[in-house]
Amino acid sequence: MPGDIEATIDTIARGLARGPQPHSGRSYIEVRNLIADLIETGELAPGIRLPSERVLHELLGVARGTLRDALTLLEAEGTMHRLDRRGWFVSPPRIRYDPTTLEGFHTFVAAQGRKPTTHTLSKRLVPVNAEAASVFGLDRNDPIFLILRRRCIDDRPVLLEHIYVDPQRFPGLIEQDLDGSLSAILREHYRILTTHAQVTMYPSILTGPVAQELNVSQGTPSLFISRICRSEEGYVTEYNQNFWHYNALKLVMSVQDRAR
Amino acid sequence: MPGDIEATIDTIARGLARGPQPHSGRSYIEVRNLIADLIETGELAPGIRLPSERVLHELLGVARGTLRDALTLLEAEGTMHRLDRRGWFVSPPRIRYDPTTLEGFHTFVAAQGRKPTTHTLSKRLVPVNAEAASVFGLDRNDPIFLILRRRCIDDRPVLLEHIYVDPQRFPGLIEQDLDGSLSAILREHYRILTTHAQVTMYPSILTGPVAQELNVSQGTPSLFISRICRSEEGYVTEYNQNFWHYNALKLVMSVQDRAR
DNA sequence: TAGTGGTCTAGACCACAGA
DNA sequence: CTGTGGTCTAGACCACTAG
Repeated sequence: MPGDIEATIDTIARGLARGPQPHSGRSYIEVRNLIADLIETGELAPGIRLPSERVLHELLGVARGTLRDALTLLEAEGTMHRLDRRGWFVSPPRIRYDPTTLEGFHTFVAAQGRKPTTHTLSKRLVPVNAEAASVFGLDRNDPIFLILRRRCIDDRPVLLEHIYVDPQRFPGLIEQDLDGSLSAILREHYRILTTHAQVTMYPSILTGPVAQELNVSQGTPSLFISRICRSEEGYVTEYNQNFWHYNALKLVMSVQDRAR
Repeated sequence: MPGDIEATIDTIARGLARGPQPHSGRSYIEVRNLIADLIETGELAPGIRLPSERVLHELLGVARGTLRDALTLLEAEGTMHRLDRRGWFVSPPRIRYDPTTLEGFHTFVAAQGRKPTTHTLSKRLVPVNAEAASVFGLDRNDPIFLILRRRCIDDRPVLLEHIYVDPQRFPGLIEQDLDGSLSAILREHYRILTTHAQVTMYPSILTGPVAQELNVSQGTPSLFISRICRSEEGYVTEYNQNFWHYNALKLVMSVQDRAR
């Protein structure tokens, strides 16, 4: 799509010509407001890549550092994201996710008219680390299956999963094709259902290999969600750690007063 | 507590003397690792204020900007926070919060051995905005109660609340003392129970007046939680928007498979 | 190989907090 | 008033992506 960047430059120049926003003093805030306005009005649509930082900072008349401050702010708000060394992009709307269901990734993404894909990065038998050992009640260094998967929405990597499964309970699991629903495999191959789970969530950042696999820069904000899944009998079926590219996600749930 | 800062400088100098961490190339990452290590080992305890950026960057031999990159990373991870123009502080452990209960702030904070406090910043009758109007099924600009509260854990402001309540249902509400549990007031004064709620959560940033009321800088990462609370009969009892200083919080919940 | 974002430096001034 | 963090500039080099 040649010319795309030129069109984007024009759009931004036009926004600039409309004059300063109901001003707000600091310059990186003004830059943020300019871009945020263009996104709100739809002049910059989701998926669009911005011109390079060097082109932009000159166009806007601010130092490159100031421009980056503005972009980082938009990233933290969830309206822009970047692909490592590949540029800044306008983010699509957040996907809604209800953590109180045990519904799978493919199900809820597809239900919102988006395209889910999964790619298994590795599946191996490894010595269990301290954390997973305590979850499963294993001894340190006992063997355990570790599965790494990357999941995309509309072909954008948004989620990296670390899944631990006890090989005693599910022998031969990693010989299966794991690009689909894991719980479907546990159900159909092993006749085991996950009936409840303990979920923990908090915002953090992406670092090292996780950031790399998602094509994002060190320090990209993220939402960490871990899930200890259990069978009806109460043993752990899987221990799941999800690193979400955080502006991809919005959590929605309904709750009932338990006292009633 | 004079001398505190000197002690902290010593601690950091000592950490520095232990030599570079299992290296990681970039300098702001090294600085991050140094400070993160001192926090993990307990040499820098929660609540401690770091020396000024100018002292630190000289001590560490990096530019001030690089130091700030490291501190910003630690902030995004949730291990440090800052008070606007007052310095950088080691954060206490995150408080656990179960969004699937309708349990109040005071209850769950106290249950974890921390000290909760609430301060009502304002309570007024205002014309309803578009968003709240649609939640309550009111016409635009109908009058509605808007209550602003700031809540602290161990005297640190961590949460700003915007609460909307329909004055038709709860006449005279803002004449009450609102520093305690709102749901207790609705229950005891009006005999109305909140029995269920629709909860939405996503990470974002703090800006403008919200950031100011929490003594944090523009762009501080946050967790936004909104709650539409309903009575048994199904009408909205309160519409609650919570802006959490995000590294204060960790969400924990258990879920059951609904299909069962 | 050219151009990108990522990192880093060494300055400067301002607004505000706290004594 | 002094010192703090907050903001901003104008450079530079590196590691990597994309052609």
